[in-house]
Amino acid sequence: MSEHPSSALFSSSPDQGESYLARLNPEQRAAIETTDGPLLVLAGAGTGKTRVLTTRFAHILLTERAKPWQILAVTFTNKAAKEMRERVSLLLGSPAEGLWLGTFHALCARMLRRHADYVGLSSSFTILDTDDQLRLLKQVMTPWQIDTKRWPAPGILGVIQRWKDRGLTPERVTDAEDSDFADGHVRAIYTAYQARLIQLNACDFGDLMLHVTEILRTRPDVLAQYHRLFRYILVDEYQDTNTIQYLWLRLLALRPGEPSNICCVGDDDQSIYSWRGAEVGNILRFEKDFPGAQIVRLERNYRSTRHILGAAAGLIAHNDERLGKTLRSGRDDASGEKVLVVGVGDSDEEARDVCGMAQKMRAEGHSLSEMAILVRAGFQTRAFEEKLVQSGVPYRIVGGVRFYERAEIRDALAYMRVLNQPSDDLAFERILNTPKRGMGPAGVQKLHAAARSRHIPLTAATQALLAEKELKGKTGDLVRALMTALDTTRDILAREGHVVAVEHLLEESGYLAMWQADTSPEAPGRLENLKELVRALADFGTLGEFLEHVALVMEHDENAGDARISLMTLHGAKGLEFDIVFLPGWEEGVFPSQRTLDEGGLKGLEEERRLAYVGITRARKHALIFHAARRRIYANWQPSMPSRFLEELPDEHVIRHEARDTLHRALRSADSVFAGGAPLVARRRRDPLAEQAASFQLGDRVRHPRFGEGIIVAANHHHVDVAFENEDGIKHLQSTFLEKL
DNA sequence: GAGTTTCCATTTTTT
DNA sequence: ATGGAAACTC
Repeated sequence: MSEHPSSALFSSSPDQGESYLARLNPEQRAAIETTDGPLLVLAGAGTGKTRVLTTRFAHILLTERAKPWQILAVTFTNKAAKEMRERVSLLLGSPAEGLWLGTFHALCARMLRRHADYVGLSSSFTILDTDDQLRLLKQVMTPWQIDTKRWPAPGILGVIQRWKDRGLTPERVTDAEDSDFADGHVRAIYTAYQARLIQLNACDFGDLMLHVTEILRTRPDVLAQYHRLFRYILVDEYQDTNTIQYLWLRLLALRPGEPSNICCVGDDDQSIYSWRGAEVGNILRFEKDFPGAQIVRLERNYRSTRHILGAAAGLIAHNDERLGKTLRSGRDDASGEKVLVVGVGDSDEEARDVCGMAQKMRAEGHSLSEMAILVRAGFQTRAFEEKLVQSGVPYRIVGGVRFYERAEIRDALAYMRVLNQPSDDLAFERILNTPKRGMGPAGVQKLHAAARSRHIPLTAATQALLAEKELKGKTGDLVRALMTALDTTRDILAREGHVVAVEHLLEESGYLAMWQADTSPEAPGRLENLKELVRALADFGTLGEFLEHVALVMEHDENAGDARISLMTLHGAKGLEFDIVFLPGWEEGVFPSQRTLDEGGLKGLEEERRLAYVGITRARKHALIFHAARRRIYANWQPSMPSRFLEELPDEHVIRHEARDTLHRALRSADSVFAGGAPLVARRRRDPLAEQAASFQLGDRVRHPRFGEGIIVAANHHHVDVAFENEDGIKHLQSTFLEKL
């Protein structure tokens, strides 16, 4: 970015004025300068997609084709939206404000607040999280007496969401569609669920898209208004769009008598979200959908070495349904290491070797922040975590339980929601008995009944029942205390602002006391999280703004700082890149996943292969693939076969170490682990761990890379117990990571 | 209404 | 193995 001094952008001289285009290759330039008419940019991994997107945005503005608010720019994640905003600001040399730039959902929320009345909502509608959705659905579906063993509520919610993804309002669901699930009652449940949402003045995520699309479909005046407004549309990750997103884009893009200036950027080879409604078909059909569309292919990769690209290309070539695109190295010097494929005995060895190699690489001068372990499924992370902790390698898990999804955060948010909007029944229901106030399911039922018969929200019903002495005794006192706390907090909110008010409410309601009294080991962390939440609150002007942000941006920057190796799923790694990427678990059944194969057949296999392609292309310098002969799944060991994807990697780009002996020799030697090629000697292996452990004795002083110095207090053949000077309690460790003093 | 026990499933995830 | 949710008891 620094290569473009922003001052040049505002020069009137044509030469200088186009300096932001100077360092682009011809395809990138074409993608940016083809401003009018539909354009599909097929951007392979690492071909400068984000740069093209942001430069195109700036180009449209700088050539005065449109004002900032006349461009609609859509991304999938908040992270992508944020990055785009920052980079556009940088190109323009001033903060990019007043733009229609955001995620599909954030943009739809903004539109829906303007036209909420067309679908029976008021513009202050609440956006529900998954928790609320599920609780609401469970309430709504009771009359149907669904066998929740066979058809669990999350499954039904999934069906409804999938319908919403496809733009199907309840009326549009056909009989045939409905009959597949829960004895054909889902459409009826869906209808009731939607009605209840409207009653609550609430939306789920799907509704944001569905309602707005419905408005655009049925209100020509509203549609025309947006047609006049948006002259240019930019879409990121087009291969991930689902049907409703496609319909929404199409409605906005197809302007009568005007060109469709829609530019979609995507990569069909990186489509990995079909299981949640994404339609690869959208990108494959682009030319048909938007007549006169031009296509630009970005195939010059500036990220990875020649071998990494070769391996990835060889793999993805096995897919049939492709638009066709070949990644070429954009660099002349690109030689680099071959992709390393390592076969190990079992999943424990795999974790140990990955960990050991990460340490070796670190010793060779690579930062941990430039390394990642990418797994197929979440359950694989545990083994790696264990080994990383034992060996003292700092790591971070990406995509675990996120900040705003933690129980204590959701509770606190529910308190804020009730404060913000007393009619938010779902939030009220959540806080009513948290902490315990003697309100169980029966009590809640009573409140619901009262609220329904009087057509008032739950909070009002509660007040009424308290006044009428219908709620009394200990329960009544506790509930009254909650209502009083809410009332006094409203005064404080008006006088002293939202931060003080929220602090007061959490204190007075007894919510903080609940965690303070909690003796479980997580309690202090939860209190810490609550503090962090209050801190974040201060960044917003009002409670309402904060809640809107939280509903749409379910992420929160936490301790980014220091160098750690990243541990995440392949899905989570999309869009990221690292110098060194470890890819464990390449075994039949794990990767490709058996379940995907069973459910998705050949299409499923192709998606898994794309996932593998995404994994390999995350690596800039080194890609290391592992497979184990046995894997521990839950309790027991299961034999596993190498993944078919391994055979699909072209030999000229790969080194294969099919036994761990050579690998260990390489790990210990000063040579790079990639030097390889040493002939394997199949010799009976002694147990090196047992040998090492035996050399430790009770009372020995030892040093651990993470925990420091300590004394051995117990030892058996594989593990030792150590009391460290600077750590509480006794640590049970594998002796491999200890150094005898 | 709350605490205890048993049973069950267990890919991928954003908004 | 493990955690989460439904079922069961006090």
